[in-house]
Amino acid sequence: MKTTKKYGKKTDLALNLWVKLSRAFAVINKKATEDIAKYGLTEPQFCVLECLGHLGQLSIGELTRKQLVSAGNMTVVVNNLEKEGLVERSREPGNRRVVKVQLTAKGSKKFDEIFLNHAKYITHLISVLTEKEQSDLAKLLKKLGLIVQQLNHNTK
Amino acid sequence: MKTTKKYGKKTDLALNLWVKLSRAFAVINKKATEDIAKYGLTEPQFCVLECLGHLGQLSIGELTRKQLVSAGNMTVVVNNLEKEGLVERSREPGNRRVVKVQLTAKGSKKFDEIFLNHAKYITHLISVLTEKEQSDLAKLLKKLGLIVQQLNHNTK
DNA sequence: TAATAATAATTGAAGTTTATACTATTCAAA
DNA sequence: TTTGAATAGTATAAACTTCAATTATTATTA
Repeated sequence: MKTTKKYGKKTDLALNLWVKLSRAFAVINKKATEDIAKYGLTEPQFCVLECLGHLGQLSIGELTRKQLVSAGNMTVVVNNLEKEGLVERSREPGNRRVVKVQLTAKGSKKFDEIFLNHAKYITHLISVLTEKEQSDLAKLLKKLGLIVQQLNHNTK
Repeated sequence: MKTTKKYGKKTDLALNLWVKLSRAFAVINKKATEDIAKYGLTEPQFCVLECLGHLGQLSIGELTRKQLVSAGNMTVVVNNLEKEGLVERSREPGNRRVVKVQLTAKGSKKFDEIFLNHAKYITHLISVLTEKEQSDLAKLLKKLGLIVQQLNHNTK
C-alpha cells in the first residue's frame, strides 16, 4: 500500500478519497450498466423510466434536474425512448413551453418487468458490505454530496 | 426524510447506498469537469495526462485498464490529445503490436501547470468533511470497490 | 400595448463511450 | 514450419454528453 505523501497530508487525504469514490462508482456502474443492457436499455434510458415509474409524469426540465444532466441531452434520450414507444410527450395546457413526459402502457410494463430484477442485482453487489457498513457509508456520502452541491459555483 | 420500506429492508438499504454513491460522485465529478474545462481539457483527456504525468510512458492497454474504459475509446481520446500535440505514440520495439503513449514537452508543461491547481480545487471540495470522515469514507469505498470488482461477472 | 427579457425545449457540432468487426503481430502446436 | 489462436490496437455505428445557438412561449416594463 502506497503511503507516500506527495502533496501534503490534507491534499493526499482528499485526493485519495476522490480516487476511491470514483473507482467504487465506476466498478458498480459498469456492472449495473451491463445488467440494464440485458433488458435492451441504456443506463440513462433506464434512469428516465425509473423516474417516471416512481414519480409519474415529469417535464424535461424536472428530469434534467433530477439527473444532473443538460436539457439537450434529455431531449435526445427521451427521443430515443419515444422511438421505442416506451414514453410519450404532451404539452402542458397551462404553460405551452413545457413538455411533459410519461410512460406509455408498453413503457409501464417494461418498467415493472425490469425494476425489481435490477434492484435485486444491485442489492447483490452492495451486499459485500455489512448492513452497518452500508448505512455508515450512505450517511457519509449523503453529507458529502449535499454540502458539495450547495458550494458556490465560483468559489475556487 | 423518506423512510418508507418499499422493497424490503435489505434492498432499500442497498439501493439507498447506490443512490447516495451515484449522487456524491455526480456532484463532485460535475464540478471537477468544469474546473478541468477551464484549462481547455475534457475530463478523460485530463485523466490520460495525469496517468502519463505520474507514471510515465504507458501503452493503450495499460491506460484502458487503469481507467476501466474500452480500447476503442482510449484510441479516440489519445487521437484528440495527439492532435493538440500533448502526447505522442511510438511502437514498442520488442512487441510491435503495442503502442506506447507519452507526454510531449508541451503535454508535460500543461500537466505541470494544471495538476496542482486542480488537486487544490478537489481538496477544497472534499474538505467539507472532517479528516476522520474522509479516511473512514475512503476505507469503506475502497472495500466496496475492490470486492465488487472481484465478483464473478456471470453471478446474478 | 409593444418591445424586451426570461423561460423551456430543441438543434447542431464536437467529444466520449461501448460493442463489433477488422488488421497486424505474436504465440502455440500439429 | 505452417496453420490456427490469442493479443494489441484501430475503424465504425449508435447512443450519450455538453455547450451554444435557435425557436416558441410567457412575463415584464416602458
